[in-house]
Order: sequence, then C-alpha cells, then structure tokens
Amino acid sequence: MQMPPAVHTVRFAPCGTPPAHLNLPDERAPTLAPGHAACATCMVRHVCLPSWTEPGTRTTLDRTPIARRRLRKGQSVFREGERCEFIFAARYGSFKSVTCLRDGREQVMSFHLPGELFGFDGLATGMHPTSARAIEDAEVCVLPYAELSEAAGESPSVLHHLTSTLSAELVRERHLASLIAATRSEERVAAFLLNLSQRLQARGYSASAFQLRMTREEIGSYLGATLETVSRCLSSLARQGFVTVRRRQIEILDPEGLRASFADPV
Amino acid sequence: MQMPPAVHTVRFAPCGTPPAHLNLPDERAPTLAPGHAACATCMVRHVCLPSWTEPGTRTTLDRTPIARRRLRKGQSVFREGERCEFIFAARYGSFKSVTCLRDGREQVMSFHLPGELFGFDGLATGMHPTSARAIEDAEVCVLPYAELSEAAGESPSVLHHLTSTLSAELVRERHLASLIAATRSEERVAAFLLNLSQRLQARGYSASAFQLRMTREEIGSYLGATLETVSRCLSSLARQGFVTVRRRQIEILDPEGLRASFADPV
DNA sequence: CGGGAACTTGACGCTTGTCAAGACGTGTGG
DNA sequence: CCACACGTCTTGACAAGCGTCAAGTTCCCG
Repeated sequence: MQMPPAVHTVRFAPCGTPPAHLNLPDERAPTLAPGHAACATCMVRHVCLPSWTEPGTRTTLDRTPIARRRLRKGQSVFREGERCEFIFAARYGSFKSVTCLRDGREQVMSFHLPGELFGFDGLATGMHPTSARAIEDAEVCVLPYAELSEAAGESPSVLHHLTSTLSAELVRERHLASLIAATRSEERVAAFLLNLSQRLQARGYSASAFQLRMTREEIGSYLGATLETVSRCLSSLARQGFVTVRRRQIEILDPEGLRASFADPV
Repeated sequence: MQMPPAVHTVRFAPCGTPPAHLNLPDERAPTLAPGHAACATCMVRHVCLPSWTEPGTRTTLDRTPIARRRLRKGQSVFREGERCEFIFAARYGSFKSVTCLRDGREQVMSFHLPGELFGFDGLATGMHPTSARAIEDAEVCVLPYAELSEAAGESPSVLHHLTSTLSAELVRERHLASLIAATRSEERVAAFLLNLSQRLQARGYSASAFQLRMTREEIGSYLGATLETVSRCLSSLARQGFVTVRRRQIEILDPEGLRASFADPV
C-alpha cells in the first residue's frame, strides 16, 4: 500500500464559494486522498457516504483511496455516453445534470448541492445518460462504483443506504414530474425555492436566506418554463410578500405562505 | 421444507385480459405459491425477477415462497403511507401509481405493465409515497423486500439487477420530467405511444397494434395535460397518418414519422 | 472603465385549459 | 332482446397562461 500523499485539506466555504487561494488544476488531474481519513475533515461527511458504514465495521470502501477532482465553472464531471465507473459526491460547489435536446438546447435534469451524491443514472446501462457540469467552481469526491458495490455486498448498512439513495432520487424525480405536470409556473418556482431551502438547511445552511447558484435559464429549463417566466414568477412572489429577490440573493419571508397558497402536489 | 401445494397455473392472456374462468377472490387473500417453481410457467419470467439470479446459484430469494394476489379493476396493491415491505411484479393486467393532490384530484405518476416490477419508491423512507392500483383485473406477485435485500447481499448478480432496476426507473422518471418540461402536448402523446409500444414489444406483444388500458384522463394526468387535450392530440396524430385510433385500440402506422416529426428530447 | 452576460418588463400571439354539447359503447335491468 | 343510463370520448368556442420577441437595466468581470 502506498503512503498517502500529504492530505490536501480544503477549508469549507459556504455553498460553492471556493477559497480564493485555490489554484484550480486541470480537470483531468485528480488529487488522491486516502479513503475515509480524508472524509474526517469534510464538512459534508454527515450527509455523505461516510455515514453509510455501520460504526465499527470496515468494508472494501473504507480501504479504497478516494480521489478528489476540482472543477471550474462549466467543466464536466462526466459526459453523456461515457462509461459509468464512478459515483460522485459534491464536496463544495453545485452541479447540474443535463441532456442535449434534438434542437441543440440543453435540458437541465437536476441540480446537485454540496454533500449530495450523483451519477447513479448510469448504473442501468453502464453509461451515463446525462452530462454533469459544475455550475460554479467546485470539487467532487470520486467514488469507484465497483468498490461501492462490493461494499454493499459486505455490509447490509451500505446496501440499505445505496438502495435508499436510489429510491429517494427516484421519488424526487417523480415529484418533479408531477410538479411540472400538475401546477403552473408560479407554483413550480415557489416549490423550487422551498426545495432548495430544505436541502440547504439539511446541510447546515440558513433555510431562509441563500444564493441561487444557477441562472434563470437553468431554473426555467429544469421547471419546464422560460427564463422570462421564471423571472416574472420571482417578481410576482416578491410582490406578494413571500420572498425578497435581489438577483440571485433569495430571502424567504413566509415559507408557510409560499406553501399554502398553492395547490401543490401532496 | 413443505410440499408445494398444487401450483395454480394461470394461462397468460394478452395484457390484462384475465381468463374468464377466474373468480377473483378478495383483495386480501393472497394465493401462496412456492418460490421460483411457480415462476417457471409464468409468461413474463424473462423480464421479471427470476432472470436476476445467476444460473446455478441459489439465494434466499429462491427459497422464499412468493405469494400472488389477484385484484379487480380499481383495487389497491398498496396505499400511500403504508409500510413498504414488498416489491410487486405485475403478472398480468396493468397498474398505475398515483398520489393525491391537495385539491383531491389524483396525479398519475406511472403505469406498470405485465412483467414490470413496482413499489421501489418506498425503499427510501420505508413507506410508500404513492398508491398503486389495478387499472384492469390483474394479478401481482408479492416479493418480500427483506429477502430480496438479503439475496442482493448473497449474489452480486441480484445486487446488480436491483441497482440497475432502480437506476433504470430513475432514468425513466427523468425522461418523463424532461418530456413534460420541454415538449408540447402532441409530442408528449406521441412519445407516450412509442414508449408503450416499446415496452409491449419487449414483453412479446405487437409493437404496432395494441389496446390502451388507461383512460384519456389517466394519460393526461401522467403527461401533464387534460383529457380533452389528449383526445385532440390523438385525433391530430391520426389525421397526420401516423396512427389509427379507435377508442382505445391503437395502431402505429409510421413509428419513424411519429419520432421524427418532433423535437423530442434525445 | 467598458463590454457582455444575466436579468427585468412589456406587448402580442400561440398553445392549452375550461366549459359545454353531443356521440359512442358498455353494462344493467326490464 | 331492447331500452336506458352511465362512463368515456370527441369536438367546438372562448379565455387564460405562457412563450416569443424586443427593449432596456443591472451587475460582474476583465
């Protein structure tokens, strides 16, 4: 076993603002770090993979060195059609999953916040059906799926977390589909803000004030609306006193009002 | 080990037309049948769970008796909020997954055809977030998830199929969300017909002529449109010569035309 | 400080939802 | 076997929601 290189500890900065001193290296030059030792200092470890293993047990995964990769805004983590050999964990920064529509435009399928795992969509065919791109300077942990799978065979806890995670993502996608199918654009935007708020809160951020990391166009693509409609909806929600919107800075003033004023699914 | 009871073989009838001689019993009275022995005569075994185990190996699952349950049109397989202890396989007949919207209407989340597994959405929380109902007289195989999970720990092949199935469902849901988000109703209806066609073909039915098992309203709910819009779209597709539509009887005349004439996602 | 990306807002027209009337089919009871 | 009733589907007219196009503003980054 090789000696671990000097562990490159990275101070965690709020959701996607990487420390200014970072010289982001080439996309293809991952920094190796030894397994869960590196996770010990990671700010998102409590919602990430390290929480999967039962305390006291060790699996293949714990003996696997986990690489990290830094990405500049716009760089791809993986591309549509590439072989799916890794699952990724957003360490800081946010990501989007996109596919290319026939007419060349890109369709945003989901957003990934720090601490969230992504790349599971490739397990079905062994190839990624989407591309994942950083929407701001970011860093991912690169988890080899073969070892993750092996660990699932060794530890019921890991297996359970794996299936739960997949199932949860399935439920989220369903919820999105029904949201788009059953509601109008203003309700979708409201639901989107509430959803972001919850996910950020689960990761220790403020639920009431946060910065959007994505453009109006990306939100629109995700929600099945145009960027103009998203903009109008945000203005309308602000006019009604539910939120304040100043460019990407969002403050949620009345979450119950947001929730209650719509015939939202469930 | 107990002797298997006289195996109740059920002749497979085209997609959801249960044999007339069946006296459908009460929803809550499952018929027990011994594990995979019963699967041997099942028409959908090649696309169902029996194909998961590697040839020559036996897992917990193979030793588990698998119950079957017959359902009349409209009866629930499971309901929103119930504990998720089983995965279900549609043996014959079709099903829908639905949630209840705030205003009382029901939102169709997906359809399940013979040979398809469903109920995975409950694994995340241990409770089903949707209800599943038969949309015609039907029968399901009841697969205890605890044993399925155990089998996944014993056999890499089962584990792989489990994650693949979950991932595939995830991809399908994403595709639906992007379909609703990015296309107009006529394209959605066209895509829906093509999707049904493919799934039926994979199960040995004709890809070009089939019967819809669901109402226009259910299709509309699923696709984010009203029943009137679905009806108009079907008429329009027929007028363009892509399909013939006579109530629920569909014939696809020009699949390539259907596909090509739209700016369909991917 | 300048240029461009991102955003906001308005006007107009298309797509789709809503409401309504009527046709078709199926199942039930006379 | 027929008549009736109900569920399902089709089609039309109108209105609302949203997309498209366009102009102008703000902000960020070089």
